Amino acid sequence: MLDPRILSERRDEIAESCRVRGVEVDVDEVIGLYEAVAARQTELNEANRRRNEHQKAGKKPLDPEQREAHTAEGRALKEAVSRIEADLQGTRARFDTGLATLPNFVHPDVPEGGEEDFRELRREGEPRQFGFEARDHLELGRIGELLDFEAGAKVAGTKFYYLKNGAVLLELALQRYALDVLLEDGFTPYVTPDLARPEIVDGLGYNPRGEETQIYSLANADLCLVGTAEITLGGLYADSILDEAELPLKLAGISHCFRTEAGAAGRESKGLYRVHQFTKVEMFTITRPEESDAMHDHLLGLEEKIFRGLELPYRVIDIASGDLGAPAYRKYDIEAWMPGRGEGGSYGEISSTSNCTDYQARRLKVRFRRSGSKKNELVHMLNGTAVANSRAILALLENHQREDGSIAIPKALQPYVGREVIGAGEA
RNA sequence: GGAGAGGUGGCCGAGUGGUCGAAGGCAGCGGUCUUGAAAACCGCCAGGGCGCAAGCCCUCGAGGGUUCGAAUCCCUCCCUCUCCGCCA
Repeated sequence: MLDPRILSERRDEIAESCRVRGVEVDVDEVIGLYEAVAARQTELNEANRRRNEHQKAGKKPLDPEQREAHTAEGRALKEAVSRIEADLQGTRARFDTGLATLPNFVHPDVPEGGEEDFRELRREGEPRQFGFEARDHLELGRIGELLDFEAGAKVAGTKFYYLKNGAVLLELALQRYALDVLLEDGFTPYVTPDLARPEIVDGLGYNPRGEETQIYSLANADLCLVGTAEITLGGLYADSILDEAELPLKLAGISHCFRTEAGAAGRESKGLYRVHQFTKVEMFTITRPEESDAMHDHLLGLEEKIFRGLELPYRVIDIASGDLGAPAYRKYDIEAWMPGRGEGGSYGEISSTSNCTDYQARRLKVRFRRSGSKKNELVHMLNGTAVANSRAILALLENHQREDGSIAIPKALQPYVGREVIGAGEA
């Protein structure tokens, strides 16, 4: 969330951020609500002060008559306090709702526009020219006995799948490969819970409830299935004050990710591209405010290192304002070439990194103290995909397929897979 | 799941109705001493809100309740630990 105190001061900037994001919010209404909350808070403070004074007077011995009068007055003061409290609570609830609708600021270099208005920063690698009829990953998965969507549908429903044989080796290899890149960079590795409390989910800026939610909730416990380890890694430091010397914190989290994908069926999302469950190695970093832009570039660099090692052609795009999530100040996506996507192949998102500045930290209360300073400041939080297995597997199958339907494993991955080829003829 | 014990400041820990936003210790910061450091000694040091400031308000796991007055008593929930049960 934004800092309530800067709402009126930076009103125009916030309104502009909403505009370029295509978010319709009445900023002035939220500001008005904040002022109403502040006014009632002041009122409450005053009422509390009167009550405290009155209580101090009750400590000394009083004769029965005085005591009775004192008690009656105490009751009246108490009632006044609860009346104001109830009023404040109602106003604050409306303010909180309003505040939650305000998205983060937008980095000045972010291109303005919607999903199609991204800026392409660079391309790496050339889409491969196949000397044969290339197959998509569904067919490669079927003939190589690597993927089984029918079994997934039968047991868990549509958009679930089984990995089999070489795909299982690939799944495990990808995790370890990506993790090694991060370890070399000084990340601390974690395997996190796959479930989290709704408050934590909410704190990271994901709405755990409501029609549009991407988040699964359990029926018999107050828990959500996480959509990403960003949630569990972010929650790790909720409510804490860090030493400046500890920063930046670089965390690598392995978790399963669960997504309802409500309303996301259809085009361009066949097979492994859009599924309800996958495994992901996530990068999560906590920095001082002045370091977050540099860290953002650094995370992007790590993602590129990982995908270059997988020998996948890709492009890097700077996501346009209208396509940013509310917490994101800036977001880069890496799109890998997917030969089986669309007509004759297309680029598809395979990883993503966001700088969320202090937007998540404020709600989670993650602060740090500069050495020599008494004042606590909010940290900046960033996240990025090291490897999302479903899409990585998709891209590997389609890009590294051979004429017989088998899959060549890139050199960097071979030590982890323990094979040079998987799929057709290998199983 | 059952029984018991707990949750207090960055950390540890005292505090069972007003003298408590809270002893003491550790860590941290400033100083004395020292060529320098350590040790010793002195001082400062919870978080958040409002305010130019003085100062005021809130917070002792969370939420309710009792009371003129709650860290302290009662209720609900969450969490941790010990024992028992179950289990990979």
